[in-house]
Amino acid sequence: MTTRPGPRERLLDAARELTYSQGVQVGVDAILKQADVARRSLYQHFGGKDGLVAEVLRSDDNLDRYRRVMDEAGDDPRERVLAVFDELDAITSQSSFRGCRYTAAELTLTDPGHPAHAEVRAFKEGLHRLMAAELTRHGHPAADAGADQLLVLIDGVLAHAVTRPGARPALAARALAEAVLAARA
Amino acid sequence: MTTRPGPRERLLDAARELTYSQGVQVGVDAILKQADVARRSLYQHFGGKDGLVAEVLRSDDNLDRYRRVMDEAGDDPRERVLAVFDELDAITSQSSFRGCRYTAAELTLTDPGHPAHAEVRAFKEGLHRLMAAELTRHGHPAADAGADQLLVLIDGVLAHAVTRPGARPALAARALAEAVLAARA
DNA sequence: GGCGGCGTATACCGATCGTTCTATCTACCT
DNA sequence: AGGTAGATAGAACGATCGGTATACGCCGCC
Repeated sequence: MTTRPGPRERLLDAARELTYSQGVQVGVDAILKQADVARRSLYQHFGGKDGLVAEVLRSDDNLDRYRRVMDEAGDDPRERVLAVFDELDAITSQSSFRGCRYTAAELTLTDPGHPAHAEVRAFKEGLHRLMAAELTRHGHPAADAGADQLLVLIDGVLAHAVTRPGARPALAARALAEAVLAARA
Repeated sequence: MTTRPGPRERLLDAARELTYSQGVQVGVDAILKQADVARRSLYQHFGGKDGLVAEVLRSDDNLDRYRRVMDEAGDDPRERVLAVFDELDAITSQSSFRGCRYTAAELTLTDPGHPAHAEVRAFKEGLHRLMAAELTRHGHPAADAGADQLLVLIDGVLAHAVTRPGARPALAARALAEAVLAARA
């Protein structure tokens, strides 16, 4: 039998799942119960709920997931970018889809001093770099502005899918992504 | 001197302001204090906090605001649609901008039974009709799908502007809105 | 002129929030 | 073997949550 992960990992897993399905405002008790971890361990490892929430965002493999999707799509930058929107269509069609974890955290945590905000920014920054690199390889004349457009599309899909269930916004966005890719020097 | 609005109006005004700046999770006490209203009046008029929050969303003049912006842009459907994104650029550039009220409510209130969800859907539905009508007047071959694209752009701008302050996503989206408008039969 | 409806003010309810504390137990290190 | 660090269990903290109850004042209406 495999050894059970330590309390730190169990806390992160439980928090990742519960803060997504129930929102970041989920109670500490619920996280502790699902992680089957002593109360003290949370404050030992993360200093408090805020630290745990921030670490959940920081340690998320969301960026890797984007990378993986693009790598599976082959070498052509155009196909790689469009594959992202195909994946978004699949994700937003799942019944368990509850929106973008980062956008939700940003909108819910109104305290500007919350450590989660820095992680949200870091993630979006990383995603922007990822897309800009792809556009550069594609020969886009303004990769930075193009990446801005792709990010607006991605955030738009993730936000819109929550409010209009049947709309398939990723398909709409995919067509616009093609317009982004059509820009040539 | 003008007569002071009744408790119902004062509650709505206070709730509208505080649920935006502090999020829907703002306490009832804070709303009561700002509205300068007795506790009982809230439950008398709205049945509870959930009812008040839902009524804030329902009574919002956000859709009228979109209409007004387009009307001020003249008669050409193309100019009217693009004016929306100019307005979005202005809105998201304000320091008081805290994101889209509806998206935030949808993401924060994870209880699917909350009455606010119906109001969010109604608003997005109305906005979709508004944009589809404009595209139809413009001669767009698939006004419905085009409106989906515009809504993704709008939601994307409002969501992205919160997480990347200096990005001016409305400008990026405006260029893509031109691509939507370029579709011809 | 009394009476009901509305608004105010405040006390209070149980529940839950995030956090701290005490105490006990276990595993590993030398 | 002894000791230390980390984990567990659980009580308890003060604060705040949404909601209810009680008591009082004001005003119009029959």
